[in-house]
Amino acid sequence: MSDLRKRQVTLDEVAERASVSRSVASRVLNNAPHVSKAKREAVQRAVTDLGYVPNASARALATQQVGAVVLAISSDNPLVFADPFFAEIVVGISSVLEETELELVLMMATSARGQTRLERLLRTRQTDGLMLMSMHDDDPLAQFAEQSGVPVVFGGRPVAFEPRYYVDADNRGGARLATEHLVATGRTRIATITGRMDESAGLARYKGYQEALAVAGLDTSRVVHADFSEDGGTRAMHELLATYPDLDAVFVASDQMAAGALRVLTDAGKTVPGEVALVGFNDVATARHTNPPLTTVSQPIQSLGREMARMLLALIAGDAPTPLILPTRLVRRAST
Amino acid sequence: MSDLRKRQVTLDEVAERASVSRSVASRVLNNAPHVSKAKREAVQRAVTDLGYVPNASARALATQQVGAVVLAISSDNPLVFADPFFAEIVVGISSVLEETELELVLMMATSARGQTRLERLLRTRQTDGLMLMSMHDDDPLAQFAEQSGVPVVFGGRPVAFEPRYYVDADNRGGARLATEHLVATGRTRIATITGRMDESAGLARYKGYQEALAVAGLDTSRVVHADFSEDGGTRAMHELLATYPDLDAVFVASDQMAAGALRVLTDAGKTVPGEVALVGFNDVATARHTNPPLTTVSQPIQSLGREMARMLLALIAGDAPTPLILPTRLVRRAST
DNA sequence: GGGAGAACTGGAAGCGCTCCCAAACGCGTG
DNA sequence: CACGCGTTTGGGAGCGCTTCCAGTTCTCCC
Repeated sequence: MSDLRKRQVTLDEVAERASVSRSVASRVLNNAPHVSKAKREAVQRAVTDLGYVPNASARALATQQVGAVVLAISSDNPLVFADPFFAEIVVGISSVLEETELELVLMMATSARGQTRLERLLRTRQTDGLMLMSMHDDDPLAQFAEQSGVPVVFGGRPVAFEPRYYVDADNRGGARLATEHLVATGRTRIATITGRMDESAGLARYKGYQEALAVAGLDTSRVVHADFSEDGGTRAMHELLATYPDLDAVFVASDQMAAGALRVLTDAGKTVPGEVALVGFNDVATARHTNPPLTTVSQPIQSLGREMARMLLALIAGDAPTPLILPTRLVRRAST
Repeated sequence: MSDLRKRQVTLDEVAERASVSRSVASRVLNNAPHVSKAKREAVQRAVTDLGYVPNASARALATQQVGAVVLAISSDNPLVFADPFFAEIVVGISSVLEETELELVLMMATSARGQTRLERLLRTRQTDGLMLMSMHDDDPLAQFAEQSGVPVVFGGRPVAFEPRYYVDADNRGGARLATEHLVATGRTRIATITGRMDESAGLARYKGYQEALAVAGLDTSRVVHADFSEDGGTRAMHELLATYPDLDAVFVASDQMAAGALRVLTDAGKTVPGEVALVGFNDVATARHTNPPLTTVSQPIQSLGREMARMLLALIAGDAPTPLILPTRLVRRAST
């Protein structure tokens, strides 16, 4: 039951010990000017002697700044966050926040309750900034956040409008890369399994696919829409096979879906990449372990998180950063 | 540049509009007793009319409660959090915190800076509670947290001491299950690739392996220690093969390592499960996509998060919950 | 109808910090 | 030596909320 409870050390005690006024002590702590060298040192000594640490709530109350930013995932599916993608985003964000005094609070605005909470947070500016990853189209939160007056940077772009500040991966470019690769290896009847069409990533990847085929003068009609999930990929591949039995390649908008599709192909007796070539997207761990390993498009997820955090810091500091689109690149493996 | 800035609505304004004193208004908000029905309703009306939301900092300052709990990952490796494992933990935690007014703040105590920060947080009790996942043996933070007087629940157990409150998966039981399964399928020269021996999970899984073989009267000497990573698994499997060429099964303490080991076996021309059977641990997505898919031990990761959060809430409420060990179970796939 | 006790009310004192502002101080100059 | 200017200093008023406490109003019963 040992317990370091002890009452908190306050600024007043520090001031007293250094025999200065509270104001002076405060100025030293925020290293503001107008303090003589002697007193500055006296205060610093008192601080270390007493082990003083400022009380965040009090400071927040006085300055009207919270000392925390939030990362919010807005989605209708409570499980999206279980995607390793977010874990990496968080690592990126943390790595830059670590250099500051800001805390990272996590909100999953996945239920109505969560949405309300986030909304309230913005309305009452109980956060210094927001990083928002909005995972579906008609998300009212996205608009609301953009206009709340709180610094907001988007991770990925909502489809409904173009936010002022965002960082996104070059989904369209990546998809084009992948599809061009398929074309370059001699495929001509190239299908696609898309992600959700109410997410900008899904849309952009679909566009990239279309562009690449248009340039090559190939048919873009072999399309089935799915939802990024493995099961979705499975279903879509069945449908594709039934509708376009002649296809010789598939660009799949996520590795999870590709894993599902791959199983369907194998079960159907198609050889990969012999009869059908397959490209995924994201380059998650799974992509390396399928049989054959997946050729896929890799995006710099940690950088994405890092840049979001940097952009937010800039915003908070009063700058006006420009949106950022991070490059994606093709990772060749054995499925093509 | 639209901006909902507006000054914040304060309790005083609510009180005035409801023509009561601030005290009464405050009592209504915290639904404390000693308020007449009429005034209670008047206040509530004023609150909704004005769209009042209490200021968290002010409340925190007055009550000495922060309204936030932190999840900290203490490790010497900044990348551990990229493990999907944590993403799921977070989902579990969020799902129960969502029912409360508490926020979840995330800290990666991975650098010295992060450690200090966490320490300071505890020392000055700027959090209402802590969930700590300590990922290595000699972590001074674990001890410090345990004695800080702040409610702390551990996720997994440190090896150095038994904390008062923790929730852990039954690693030993799971390992025993896995090994017994190998025995039951007729294997007799069963090796193991362990995790880190300075993590309790690694240790417990090793113990489970030993127990099962001891009961079966089999040899427990075919052991190589590794570090949970895929590369580690690769190296370990090479060593195992060189040292004990006669082995007919391997219990591998993580799926990542198992994936690495599997590749080595296949490359060495060993058939799986024909010549060598393989069992992993964790049941991550990868396990389903290897070739053959991995038999593995599944732990209820989201529940783990959920129970950690529940336990912490109980602790904060002043209860004394009992530690929890969650069951693990064997998932049979084609690698055995 | 009077009185005791319970229920309600609002004033005021904080919680620990920031920051404005008036007062005090030091110093160079005429 | 007095004066003026630029620095440094500390008093004090908040930031918005909770909570103690003393005073007031209601109830209910004899």
